[in-house]
Amino acid sequence: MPGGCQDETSRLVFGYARAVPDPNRRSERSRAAILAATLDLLHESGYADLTVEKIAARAGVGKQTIYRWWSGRGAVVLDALVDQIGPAGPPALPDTGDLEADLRLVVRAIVAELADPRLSVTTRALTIETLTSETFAETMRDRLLRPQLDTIKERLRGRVRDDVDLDQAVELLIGPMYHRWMMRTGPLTEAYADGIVDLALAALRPH
Amino acid sequence: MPGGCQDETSRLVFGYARAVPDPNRRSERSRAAILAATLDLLHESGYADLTVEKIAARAGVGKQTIYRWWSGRGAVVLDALVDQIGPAGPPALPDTGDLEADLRLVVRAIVAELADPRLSVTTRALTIETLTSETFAETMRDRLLRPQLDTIKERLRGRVRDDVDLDQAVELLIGPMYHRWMMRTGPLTEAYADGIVDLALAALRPH
Amino acid sequence: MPGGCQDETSRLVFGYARAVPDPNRRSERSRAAILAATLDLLHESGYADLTVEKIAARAGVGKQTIYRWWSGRGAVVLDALVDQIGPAGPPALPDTGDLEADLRLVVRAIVAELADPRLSVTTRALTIETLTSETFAETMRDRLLRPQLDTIKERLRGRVRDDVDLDQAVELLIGPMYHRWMMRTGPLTEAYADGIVDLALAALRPH
Amino acid sequence: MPGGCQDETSRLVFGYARAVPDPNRRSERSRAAILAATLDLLHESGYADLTVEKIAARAGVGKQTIYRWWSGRGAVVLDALVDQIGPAGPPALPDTGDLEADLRLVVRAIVAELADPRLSVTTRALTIETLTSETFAETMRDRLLRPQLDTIKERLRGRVRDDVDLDQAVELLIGPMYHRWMMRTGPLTEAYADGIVDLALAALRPH
DNA sequence: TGGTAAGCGAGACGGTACGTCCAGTCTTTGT
DNA sequence: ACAAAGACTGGACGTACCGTCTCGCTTACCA
Repeated sequence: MPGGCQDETSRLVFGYARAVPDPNRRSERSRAAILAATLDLLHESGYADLTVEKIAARAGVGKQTIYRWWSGRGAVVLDALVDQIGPAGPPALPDTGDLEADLRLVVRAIVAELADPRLSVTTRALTIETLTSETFAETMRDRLLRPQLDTIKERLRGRVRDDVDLDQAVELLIGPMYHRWMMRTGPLTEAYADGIVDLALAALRPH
Repeated sequence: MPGGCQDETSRLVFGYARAVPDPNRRSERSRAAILAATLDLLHESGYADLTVEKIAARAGVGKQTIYRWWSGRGAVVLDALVDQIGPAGPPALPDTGDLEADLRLVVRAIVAELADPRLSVTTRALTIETLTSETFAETMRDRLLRPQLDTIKERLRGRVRDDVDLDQAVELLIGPMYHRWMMRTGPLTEAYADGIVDLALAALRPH
Repeated sequence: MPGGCQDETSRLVFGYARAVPDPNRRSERSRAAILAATLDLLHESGYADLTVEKIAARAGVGKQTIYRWWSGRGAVVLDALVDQIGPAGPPALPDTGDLEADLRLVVRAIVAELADPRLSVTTRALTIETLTSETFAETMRDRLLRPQLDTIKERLRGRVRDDVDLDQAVELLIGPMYHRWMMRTGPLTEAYADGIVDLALAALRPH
Repeated sequence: MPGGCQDETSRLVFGYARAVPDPNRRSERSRAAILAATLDLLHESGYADLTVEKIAARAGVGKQTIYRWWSGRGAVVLDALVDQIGPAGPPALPDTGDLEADLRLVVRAIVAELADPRLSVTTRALTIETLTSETFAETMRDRLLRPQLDTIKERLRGRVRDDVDLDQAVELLIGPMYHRWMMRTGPLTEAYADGIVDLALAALRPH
């Protein structure tokens, strides 16, 4: 970025310069311990019992170190999840040319994750936080959800009836699963996943 | 109930007495004040700021009166909502014979409710509680959600492809809306509602 | 007190009525446990290590119960001391007719108390608090110090040169001891106590 | 010091190295800034609000620079005071030959200092620290108090009844003032100072 | 119709967690 | 090697609520 020197230490030129901690001095050891402790506690006793104080104690860290880098437990859980799935993001959606087979794969994967209490506990936590805080909802949506939805959206592009809105199409696929998961209105099985794919494709397929 | 003498006020089981409050003596005045205060506070500052203590103070009621009749703030919000929409339940789904028109009506109504911050704040609260407590989730599902879904389910029965599972069909209609609402992935408008109905019917209609 | 009805629950008629806890409902058990724990901790590790949190933990009491009835650790220590010496106040100064003998008695008693680390730790704590907080200083002075000084003052009245200010006379007797105690400028012994009495009487005695 | 080579920067004793900072390399600029900031803050908001962190921030200095050269805020205040009154120590007690006049001068000066909130705030801080820490008390006594008391002591030597202990004599003069100042038992005025001198001399004067 | 027992308001209680501040140590980056 | 800067662990602060409890008061039911 030639000529575009961005001063890292004070980003606000106008307005009040909130003292922002220097990320270069951040302790990687503490960061990792906090995220690990968070996942541990989440698996042991769920989000309702997860407190900043317990995270700090389990991680062997001062509370301030958490508050220095995160705004609250929700933000920590989000980072813990992002850290867990790795910087590469979610596994890429394969493109075999067979749309139905590909979708079956992703939908099954999502259903499996939601059905597994150990895996879905983070999703549950993040959903609660999303419903609680508007600003968190936006972070969550942009950092985690949008990329995932966009992948599916691109896969659908050009292969569905050209009068459908792709965002609606993706939600047609995704929404029912999350609804069933949250509301516990029925079992989350592979058969269910396949049923959703069938229905969605019936709605979306050209002809 | 011949032979089965069930004392309402104290169920003695093997010597342990769990005192159950007598609903006949319940103060209707307090009940109403609590539910009204709950909705007020919910509208003023949201579920995260809603506490049993504030409800009691606003309602001019002792905390114990709340804990006597409800298990926590979630249960109070649920009752407040039920009380608000009236004992008759949600407005009956009309049956004009035109399935598409009828569905358009319900779906539009739901979208409108979710889009209105004043109305959706209770739904938001109940969803959070649903994600937090398994037992609450079941109460919520059975008392509030199931009747609503069943209404739609019955309307669909016999008018859709006979190889589709009706529960899945209902969720195909409902799930996308809730997903968009929770995750703030797009606008909740009438056009969106109609789009969902179109897609769902394309998936479900015979042929 | 005829006609002078004093409402106990709200003492402020003008200005803001600070919610004052109801002393009738106060738990005597907790009060006693707090004061005992305070003295214990004070003897174990001194005032610098005394924290409200530790008092609460040791007393098996919530922190709020301390903050409800006291303004801070200083106030608790003051009450602990008052509670310890009993509602009767300090032991009455005997009046044998022999001024010198009587004074020798009190001054020796005070010196002995200051010389004993176990007894003087409370005095030390209260003195620190007195130097720290102006309002505490006034409470301390009026509740604890003034009565003690006045006792001596009354004993001196009429028996000393009639041109001396009695307040100064008392301080002439008391001040040197406290100075030596605080500043550790010399030993606090009976001989010292007697020396002080001799000097003071030499200054005060008629002729 | 033949044979006793003492390395100033690191005293190695049986393998344990306790790094001692080299006073030659000490930054005079930082030292002065720290002492000035300390007095500023003390005057602004008192000793209870004085923290090492605030001193460092105000002085534009790292916290470590304070901890390197002082043991805590008490030691800094002590140095600040010593620095303020200058290396020459307190103004010398004049010797006019008239003992009463000379004493009146010192006692009035001390009373004036204690009565002035701006001046006495440091004395207050040092007294608190003296009561808090035994080792500080000794430093304080030897560095600040003893010289002052000894000056008076020497002035009294040979001019008072020869059966009185001079240390007690000095404290008879000094103690009452400090007591009144700390306990706020009365006004600190010139008249009071003179009264103390009168009483003390009545006790001490030969015959 | 007076006694008893419930619900009620009020709010103190033992606790847990909050988010902030500071102590005192450690580490990084100049200079 | 000292200094500035400031992140770190740890601990206490004073506050807010939790869910339980106890206190008088009012109110309904029963004897």
